[in-house]
Amino acid sequence: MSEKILVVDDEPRVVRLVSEVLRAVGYQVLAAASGEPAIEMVALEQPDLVLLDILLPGGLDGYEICRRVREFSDVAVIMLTAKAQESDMLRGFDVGADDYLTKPFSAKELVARVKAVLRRTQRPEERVTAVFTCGELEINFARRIVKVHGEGVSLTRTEYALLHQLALNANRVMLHQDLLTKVWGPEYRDDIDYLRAYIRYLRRKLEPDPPNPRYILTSPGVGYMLTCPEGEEAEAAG
Amino acid sequence: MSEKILVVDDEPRVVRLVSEVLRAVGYQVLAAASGEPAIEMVALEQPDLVLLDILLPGGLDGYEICRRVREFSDVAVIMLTAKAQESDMLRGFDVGADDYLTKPFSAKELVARVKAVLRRTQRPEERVTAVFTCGELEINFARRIVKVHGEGVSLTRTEYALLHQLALNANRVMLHQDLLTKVWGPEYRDDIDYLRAYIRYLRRKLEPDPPNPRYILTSPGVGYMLTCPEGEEAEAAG
DNA sequence: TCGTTTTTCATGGATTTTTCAGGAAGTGGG
DNA sequence: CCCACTTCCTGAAAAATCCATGAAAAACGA
Repeated sequence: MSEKILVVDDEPRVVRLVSEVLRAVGYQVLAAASGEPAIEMVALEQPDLVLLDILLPGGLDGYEICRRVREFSDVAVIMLTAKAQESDMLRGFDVGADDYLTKPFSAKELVARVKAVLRRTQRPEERVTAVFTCGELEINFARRIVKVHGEGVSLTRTEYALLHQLALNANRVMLHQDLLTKVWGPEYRDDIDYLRAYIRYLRRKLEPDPPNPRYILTSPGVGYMLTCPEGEEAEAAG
Repeated sequence: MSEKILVVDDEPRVVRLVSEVLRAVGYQVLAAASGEPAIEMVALEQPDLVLLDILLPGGLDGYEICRRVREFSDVAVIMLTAKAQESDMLRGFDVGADDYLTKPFSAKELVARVKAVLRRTQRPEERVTAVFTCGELEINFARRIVKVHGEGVSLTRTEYALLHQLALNANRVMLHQDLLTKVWGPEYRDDIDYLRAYIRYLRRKLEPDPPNPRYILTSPGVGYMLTCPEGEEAEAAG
C-alpha cells in the first residue's frame, strides 16, 4: 500500500535527508545518483513517483531524463532543483514534469506536494456526483441540501457527514469501522453506539417507515448500506 | 476539446488578466467573484479546473470553498493567492488543492502549471468493480453483496467470510484446517463442527437443491471446493 | 441563558454463533 | 455379511452477540 518513490540526486546528503523525510511519513524510497541508473530503475522498479534533480553528473541532466522516462512511462515526476530561473521551470514542465520545486524547500512542503501529485496519479478517480438521487431521496452535495419528496430536510453536521459517506458508497456495504473512522475519526473506530444513534436519527428524518427502512439497510454484524435502484443514482458528475 | 476553467477572484482586474491569458492559449474561461456562486458553478458547469483565490468576500474563503467542492467533485484545483506563508500553502494542499501558486506569478508559469495539472486530471479512467461470477452465483467483493439468479441474498458475517475464502480459491479444494484458520482463526483449526454448520447455512441460501450441492462440493476427509465452469469465473480487477 | 446537538446507557427482542446428538453413507477387517 | 469406525448431513436448542429504541446526561452554539 505504501507508494514507492525514486529519489535521483548526486549529493548523498540530499538523498539521505529526503529519504528520511519520506520514509517517516510511510513511503518506500529508492535512490539513484545519475541518469542512466535512474531510467533503468524507473523501468525495473516502476516507482509511483520520481523526485528528480536537474544538475547531475554524466551525460544526462534532469530534463533529458524526464523526457526519456516519458517515452515509456507515465510515472509522476517532481523536479527538485536549485535552478530557480523561470525559464528552467518552464522547461521542466515542458518535458513532462508534474511539479517543480526549488531548493531550498521545507520538508513539509515536499511532503505536501508529493501527496498532492500522488493523489492525482494514484487514485482510481472516484465517480462523484454533484446531485445524488435515490427514489424520493435527493442529496445536493454542492449545496449540502437534502430533500425527501421534494421537501427540504434539515440535518445536523454529523447526520450529514454520515449520510454523505453512505451516499459516496451507495449500494455498497460500509463497515462499522469505516463509517466511524470517516465520520468521527480513527480513535472512534470501535464506538459503535455513535453509529447506531445517528443511523436512527437519519432514518427518522429520511425513511417513510423508519422501523422498516428502505434506504439505509442494516448488514448485521458488518455495517450499513444506502441502497439505490441500479443506475438510478446518476446525475450531474463532478 | 477545449478545457473549461473557472476563475474565482473578487478583483475584476485579476479575473480579466488571467482570463485573457488562458483564452489566448485556447481554454474556455468562466468566472465567479465569491464562494457561493463558485460552488454552484462547479456543480452546474463542471469545469475541468478551478483557479481559486483565498481571500474572498462573503462567508467562505478559498480553503472552505475547496473543502466544500471536494465533497462532491474531483475537479482540479489550483490555489492562486498572495498568501505566501508556508502554513497557508500547507493548508491549501490539506483541503485538497492540486497546486498552490503565489502572486505575483508570470503568465507563463500559470499556463505551465495549469497544463501540468490538467494533463493528470483529464485522463479518463474506467473503473471496474471486482465481481466474481459462477453460473447463477454472483459475488461482488467491492460491495460485499451476493446474488443468486440476480436476487440479493443476505449473508451473515461468518457466512460471507467463508464464501469469500471459497471464492478466492474457486475450483480448488480448500482444506478444513485452512478454512477454519482463515475464517475463525488459527485456534479453531480443528473445530470442524463450525465449518460443517456454516457450509450447511451457505448451501441453504445459495444452492438450488441443498442436499445435492452444485456450487459448494464436499471432498470427504479433505475439505470443500467452490466449483465454477472453466473460464467462466470472470473476475475483473479495478 | 435556552435550545439544539452530541454522547452515553439500559433494555427487550431478534439474529447469529456455537454446541450437541441422531442417523445415513462409506470403508475395511474378520 | 456383520461390525467397528470414520465422516458427513441434519435438526434443534443453548449461548452469545447484535440491533433498535427510548431516554437522559453532557457538551455545544447562539
